[in-house]
Amino acid sequence: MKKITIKDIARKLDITPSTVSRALADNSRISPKTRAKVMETAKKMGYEPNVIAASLRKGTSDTVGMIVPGINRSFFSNVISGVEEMLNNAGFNLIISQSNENLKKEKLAVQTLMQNRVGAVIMSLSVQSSGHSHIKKMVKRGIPVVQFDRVASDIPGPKIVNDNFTGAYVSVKHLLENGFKRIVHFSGSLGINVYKERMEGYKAALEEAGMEFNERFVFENSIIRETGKRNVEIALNKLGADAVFSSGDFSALGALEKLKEMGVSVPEEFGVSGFANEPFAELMHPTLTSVEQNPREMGNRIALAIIKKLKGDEEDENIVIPVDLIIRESSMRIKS
Amino acid sequence: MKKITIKDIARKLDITPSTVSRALADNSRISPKTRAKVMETAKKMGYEPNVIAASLRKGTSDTVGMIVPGINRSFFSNVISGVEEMLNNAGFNLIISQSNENLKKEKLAVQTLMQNRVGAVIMSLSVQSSGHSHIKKMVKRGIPVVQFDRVASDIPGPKIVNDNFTGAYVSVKHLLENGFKRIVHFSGSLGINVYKERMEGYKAALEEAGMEFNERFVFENSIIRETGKRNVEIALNKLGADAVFSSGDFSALGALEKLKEMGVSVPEEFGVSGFANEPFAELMHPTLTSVEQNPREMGNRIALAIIKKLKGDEEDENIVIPVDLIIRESSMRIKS
DNA sequence: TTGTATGCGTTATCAG
DNA sequence: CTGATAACGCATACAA
Repeated sequence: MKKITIKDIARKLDITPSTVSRALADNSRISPKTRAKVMETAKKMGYEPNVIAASLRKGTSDTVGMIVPGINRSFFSNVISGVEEMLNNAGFNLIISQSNENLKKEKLAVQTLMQNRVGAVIMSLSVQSSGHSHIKKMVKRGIPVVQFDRVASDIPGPKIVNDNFTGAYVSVKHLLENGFKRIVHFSGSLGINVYKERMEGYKAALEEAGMEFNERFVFENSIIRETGKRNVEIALNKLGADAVFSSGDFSALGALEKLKEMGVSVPEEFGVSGFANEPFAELMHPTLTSVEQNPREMGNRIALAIIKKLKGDEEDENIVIPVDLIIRESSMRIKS
Repeated sequence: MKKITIKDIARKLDITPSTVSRALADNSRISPKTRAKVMETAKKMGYEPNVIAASLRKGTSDTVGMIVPGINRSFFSNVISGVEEMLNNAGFNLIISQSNENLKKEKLAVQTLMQNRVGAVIMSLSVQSSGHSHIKKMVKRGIPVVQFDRVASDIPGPKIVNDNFTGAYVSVKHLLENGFKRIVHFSGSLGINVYKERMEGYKAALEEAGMEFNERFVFENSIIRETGKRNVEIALNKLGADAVFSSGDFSALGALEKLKEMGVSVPEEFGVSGFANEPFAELMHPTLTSVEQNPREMGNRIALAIIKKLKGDEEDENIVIPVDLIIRESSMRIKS
């Protein structure tokens, strides 16, 4: 089972490899007749292009690399599916890497992708990501870099993000409307755009309602289950809080668990609202109010942006994907 | 920012590219002195190997491809993490593709990986997978193929699977011990090894208890949420069942939801047990008994098998990863 | 519209 | 131990 190359099919047709190459590439000026002939015998002989050789020659490829913090989060795995769907249809391939929120692994992933001459890179920054010199390196090499969700403004290129501000604003407003008055906020690192924006949405909703914004009510780096547990207790006992708007579902989950353990009833005595609409949000007891980020749509838009870039478009799109507040039991005191 | 190559470093050291290549490759007979010198200036000049060129020359690469049905399932995403962890440490890269349980996409993924000259492939078959000619093609090309979870015995190569039989057997035995007497089984396609084995475990546990195995109690192709809902109602109303052992957590979830809707109390009136130990299993109400497949360990073992193969080992390992029954509320009538 | 020649960066073979 | 040379398969600048 020998691999057959353009040479083989050239020999068979008694033409040169260049002609075959051009016929296969379609775009060049080539007589329709020979093109047809080439196509036909290529198929007949079972020709499969050697993309490696093409990459070496062209210095780039039709493969797109994607780096995400972790594929085990519903948001990211759905974004990936959205990207893949669109990219495959357009004839590009996708290869996926995880950074595990770790700068070292992120750098390694970048290096690997560059070494494999991907045509473009899609990425969402890891928590630890800083400096971004490894990413700027790609940009300098001329590799289109499309950022999504967690983005850095000092890196050029298209950016696709959620409307985090509004998601937070609407969430907090909803809590206020349900009579919660002392709402704390569980945030991620405020150095990251998404958490900063959600914090600002939180702040805006409070101020609009004539309530003062208290820095002590913001728990930074509190987006995992454990911190949710720990901090909801502090919020309740030390700050007299009666609700939490969390920037992530996992810390909201932790909060719910701790509250149950403490015998505090939700939503009667304490309101909880999360972000990301993880699958478990609707399965818990009580069910968890959360913000749906429409990751699949985001994935599609990312893919479109990448494709435009790969086609040489200079413009850098900045796309904002709307979010939807999904109201469930954990925050709903007023039945409508 | 020009890419520097082995030629550049050869020129600088006034030696030939071949020597540089050998020094970098380490293994050949080369004087320690020149090796050290090459290594040093390579680092100093910021040399990064062009793996594409190497792949073209060698016809293979240090990149491993992995095809899974879907990354949004806890089991698969954890297996991936386990593989990645080990593979990265050994200096290999991993690229991931999803088949979405679709034969066409599976074939496309195989083609893409072959075109990209991956050194080896890890895969778990999609539900639709049949014939396997696309996979055998890889084997014929000399690409090591390691299968896991859903495997086909007609494809040679190492196979890493769970002890599905025991997982099922222990689950059903546990249900019996808790006084459930009419246990139905939600299965996937019985053409797939994992579901077949689990069915046999179910059967064995029943027979051991002196109960007859009834084919009507097995619901094939019932592993998604919707079928779980539909079939639990049938099981209850038409078959007088009092428990279900499901081959997947999603149909167990559907069953729990439907039972709640119908006002049937779990586990008092009906027992439910799942498979895979999805994250939501411990979050539901009642919490769901399930089988932990230890996917991370499985991933590690897969990686080790691949590495052995890549090093030219001829032996085909068949590894069975043990499972653990996680007993939770949905099946526990007898408190211990 | 087609052919000719060259090179992408690396490694393997053969000599020395 | 090191050097020279060729080749992996393809795409393109240039010539015809």
